[in-house]
Amino acid sequence: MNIGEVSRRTELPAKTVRYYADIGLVSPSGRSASGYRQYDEPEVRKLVFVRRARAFGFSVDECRELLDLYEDRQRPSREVKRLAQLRIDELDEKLAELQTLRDELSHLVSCCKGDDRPDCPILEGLSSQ
Amino acid sequence: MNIGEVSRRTELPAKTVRYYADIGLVSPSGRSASGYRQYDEPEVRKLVFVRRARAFGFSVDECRELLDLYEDRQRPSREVKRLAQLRIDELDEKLAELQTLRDELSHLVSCCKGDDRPDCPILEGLSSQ
DNA sequence: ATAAACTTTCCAGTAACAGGAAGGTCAAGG
DNA sequence: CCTTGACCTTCCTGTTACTGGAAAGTTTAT
Repeated sequence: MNIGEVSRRTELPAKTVRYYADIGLVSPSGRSASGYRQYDEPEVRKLVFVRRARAFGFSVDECRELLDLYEDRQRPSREVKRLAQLRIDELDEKLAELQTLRDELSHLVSCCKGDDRPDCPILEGLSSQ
Repeated sequence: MNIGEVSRRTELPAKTVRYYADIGLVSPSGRSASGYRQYDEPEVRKLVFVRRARAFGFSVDECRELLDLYEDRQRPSREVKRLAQLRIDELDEKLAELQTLRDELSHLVSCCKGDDRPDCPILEGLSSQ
């Protein structure tokens, strides 16, 4: 399978598939006589796996780890659960942080008349306190 | 004022102050005979303003825009409010997205026993559907 | 034979800095 | 006067995860 077909099937840009090959995340099964990357089913499955994991916010390095676990038919599910729980904790932290930001900014916005006048509590809020 | 003093007063790393000077966000008021960057009060205020705006998630380019408004004593507060509202909308989108991710991942985690066995709903959830 | 579609490698750019090297400057102490 | 240490300079590289584009080779279809 050439990279274009892989791209269509995994819904990943060919550029990205090439990039994943470069960094050794998912390597092609081989090369054609003329140097074209050749992929088979297992690679397609791994690429889809990576795309999904990335969409869940796992970093490429975390994907590498997950991929190793995915490949290892003997691994205890505990390890996977641990990684996933770490991700959730990170997400919770990020969510709390963004929520605070949102509320503070929203408060500033609600204090601002938003008219032709120059006085603006938003700018004041950003420059003082 | 030398850059070290500015760094202490703005709570920004000297590296960052230098960077902001390089990209023309906040330039020093001048240079000493020996080439040291010299800053005065207005620059310190602008740098603090930028630090706060960055902490609110405004990009450096948005900070540039806000700084222009901050500088312009005549600007209508409407424009500032518009920018801030845009930021809030972005934050809301991001929050919703992260919340969805968190819930889906959390669902997968709750389905996984997390023991010594290899079967793991998390990996299955990531590779299929 | 040629054109279109596909592929290759390589280089640069993104955002917002951080780390570090090599070297100049300044104030204080001996 | 000299040295030490703190401070400053510029320049270069690396970070994350790609994306865009150029120049050139390959394959397929007409």
